[in-house]
Amino acid sequence: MDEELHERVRAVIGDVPPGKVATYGDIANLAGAPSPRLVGAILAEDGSDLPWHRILRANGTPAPHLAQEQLARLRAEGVLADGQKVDLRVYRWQQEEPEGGLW
DNA sequence: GCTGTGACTTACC
DNA sequence: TGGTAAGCCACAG
Repeated sequence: MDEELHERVRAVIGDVPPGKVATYGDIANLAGAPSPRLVGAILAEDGSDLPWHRILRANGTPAPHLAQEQLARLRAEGVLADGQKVDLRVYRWQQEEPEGGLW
């Protein structure tokens, strides 16, 4: 069911802890979405009830139309963004990977 | 079944 | 280091 994937994406996004952020690609990967754009599409539909402000692009820059709001909300959660970019290497929420070794 | 669009990604300048 | 351009995958009409 597409709804399952839809719900899955919501779950992953909702699982992102405060003060942390994730990229569309990561959400798509974790949620099993076939494409990161689907994540954005889903957020555009039901993101109203989700911490969409924690979702950033691969380079740490949020969507242009939401950048202001996102940066403001992230800042309120303790995520200090450098102008328009957020330090993914610092705030990027990485789901526990099977590696367990390096990284 | 085909075309258009996109809250993306990666590569190049 | 930063901005711009093209590409790709999937969904909706």
